[in-house]
Amino acid sequence: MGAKKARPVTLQMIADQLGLHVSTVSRVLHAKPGEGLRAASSPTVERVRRLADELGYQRNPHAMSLRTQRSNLIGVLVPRLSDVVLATIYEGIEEAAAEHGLSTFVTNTRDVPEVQRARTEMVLGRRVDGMIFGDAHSDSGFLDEVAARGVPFVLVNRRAGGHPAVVCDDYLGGRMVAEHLLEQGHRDVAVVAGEPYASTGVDRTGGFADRFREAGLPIPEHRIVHSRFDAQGGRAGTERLLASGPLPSAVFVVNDFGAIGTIGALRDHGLRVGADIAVVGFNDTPLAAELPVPLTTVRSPMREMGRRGLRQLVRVLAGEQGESELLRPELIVRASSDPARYERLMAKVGG
Amino acid sequence: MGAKKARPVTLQMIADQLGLHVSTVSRVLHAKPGEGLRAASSPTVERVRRLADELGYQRNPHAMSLRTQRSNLIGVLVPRLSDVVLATIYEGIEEAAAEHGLSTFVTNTRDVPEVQRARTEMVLGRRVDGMIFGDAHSDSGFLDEVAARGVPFVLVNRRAGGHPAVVCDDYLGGRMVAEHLLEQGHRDVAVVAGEPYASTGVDRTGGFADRFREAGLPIPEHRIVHSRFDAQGGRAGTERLLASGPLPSAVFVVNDFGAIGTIGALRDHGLRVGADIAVVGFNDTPLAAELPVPLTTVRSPMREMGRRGLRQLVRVLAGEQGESELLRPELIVRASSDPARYERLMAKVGG
DNA sequence: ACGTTTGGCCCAAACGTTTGGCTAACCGCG
DNA sequence: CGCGGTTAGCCAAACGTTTGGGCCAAACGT
Repeated sequence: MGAKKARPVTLQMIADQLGLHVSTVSRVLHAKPGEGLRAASSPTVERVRRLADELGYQRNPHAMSLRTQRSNLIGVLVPRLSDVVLATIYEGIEEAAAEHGLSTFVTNTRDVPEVQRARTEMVLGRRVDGMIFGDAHSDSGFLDEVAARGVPFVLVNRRAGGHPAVVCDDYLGGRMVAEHLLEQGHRDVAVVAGEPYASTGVDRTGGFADRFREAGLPIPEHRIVHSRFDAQGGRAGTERLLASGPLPSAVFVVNDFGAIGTIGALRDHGLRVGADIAVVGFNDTPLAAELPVPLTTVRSPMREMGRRGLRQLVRVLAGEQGESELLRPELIVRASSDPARYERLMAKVGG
Repeated sequence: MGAKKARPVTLQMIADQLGLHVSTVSRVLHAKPGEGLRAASSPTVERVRRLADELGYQRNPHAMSLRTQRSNLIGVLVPRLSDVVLATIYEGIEEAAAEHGLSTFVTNTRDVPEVQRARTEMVLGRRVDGMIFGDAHSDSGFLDEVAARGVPFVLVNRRAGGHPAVVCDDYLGGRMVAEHLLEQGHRDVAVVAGEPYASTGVDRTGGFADRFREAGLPIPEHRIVHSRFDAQGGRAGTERLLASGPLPSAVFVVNDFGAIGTIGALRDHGLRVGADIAVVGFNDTPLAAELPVPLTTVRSPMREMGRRGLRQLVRVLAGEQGESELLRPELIVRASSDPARYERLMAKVGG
């Protein structure tokens, strides 16, 4: 019962049906405006076009890729798609790719170097035209190798080793947070700084620390701890922080998810976030605003980062130089670091 | 400077270098155990193998797909990858696909029917071998069409119209939540039920409502509201709930992110979640446990769902019947719906 | 000694496009 | 009438695999 596997229409079929040569049909259907004008008379063009979409012709991408050595495919590597930051960046990539007639191909590397290598080979084996790495480690040896092999690629999210990268201005973001906390009168602060191999956390921490140093309040070693970029990581980092000395008056967690873990840990220690201690995150994840005590954070243009990353890759594929871009972050102040807002919140809640 | 685009190694090159015919090399390298035995003598096999990986031969997938009419590609459609539930399911799919030598191709449809159609065509245009839909609408007209065209596919996450689907037993999950709330003595409850076209929300609500009906406490119309599957949606839904009558003693939100919105809304109304009102979510997202008041929720095996979905698709591709699977959910009770735990939490926090 | 198997390999035709070259008809023009 | 220039299209060779048949020589059976 029912229509089964009708073999897809080919140029050949169209050509035969119209008494034309397959090459003529090909030019009519696919030649770009610049060159295809001399392909056929306009009535012929019309006949071809009509029949093609009557039969629902779809160009066979494998044949095309084989012939042209171009797949219109691009490979994307991310640490994990279940991290909403990366997922959102990828949405931007995919969106822009579709606009350029490209398809994308994404895969998780969990930030494990061997997996990064393996997946890169796998993706390259699929003969992609170029790659986008969202999981660069600042020790960029691997990327240098890839570049040496002549593979066109750009980085997003994290920068590394001078390769073209589209990232948020994380350093500036860190400074903004510092500025804000200084204004609020904080003098003794701590940082949950994320993974040491990721430029995001490092740069955010760097900007933050620099600003405090400039204010004459250098942040001591033990006030900066590294951690994973998720809630468990934030919690663990915060525990270490709390174990290692007196209470700081504010904590900057370089990532919203980490911040959630931090908040949990602080509460476990009987501290009220927003009142007893300030917390600031990074990325302005959709949840930040919805937390019981809304989280002050830095909005980074994630989706836009993806879009621009793809644009840069397209440039590279066209033979131009890829350029790095720094996207502007924006500080979003909420109750978790602003006593005034916190008071208003509590008044409203009546609690 | 540096090595540029060395044209990739082909079977031909290997054959020439060894004085063999390309077909021989092909069989040596790719024939599956059953049939390739008579392809070449074992010394030849050895020579071929050695040279192949010395030169770093990689089979050209386009040529192969063209010839065999099989791409080893599968297309995946999801509402949005930035929803951690779908992202996690996709991780499972990708993981399993890699194990089967398949590559996946994922794209966002935002649950918009026209986009679903367009993306499906696009994916099919890429000549995938099969598809996985994570965004099925219960009005399954579109999927019926796709099926009629003979496209092999399976559903994950949501079921629809009797097509093979691997989903969580959402109905059972709903019942479990009801059971739990009944035990806790709740008599007047409400549901934030998600989008009406998604089987997930519908089934969860169904199981929940049925259990309450069986307990002689049917849930009135106005206690069930629909909403988007995110924090904003949960918040909006909850506002409507609160506006439409007296306070229920518990709210079941069919999705953790929605629950976060709900929690926000309740707090805005001066209610303490866990004390004044119980809240239960669904999915056991990583955040649920980290919330200030940890969220009772139902753990659904998201990654496993992806893995099994892919397995089913593989079966379908092999010509067998695709089977639907119902995965077992698990109730995770936390402080948001359990006064005892809530007390312990508050005692510890000292708040 | 003579058919028959079988091991080891080669041949060639696909798969569906793209693209540089070619041809043949036609036009206008001097 | 011959010539250059279009116009409208055909031809054929790729791209890198896979796969059903061959073919030849050596081994085997009787």
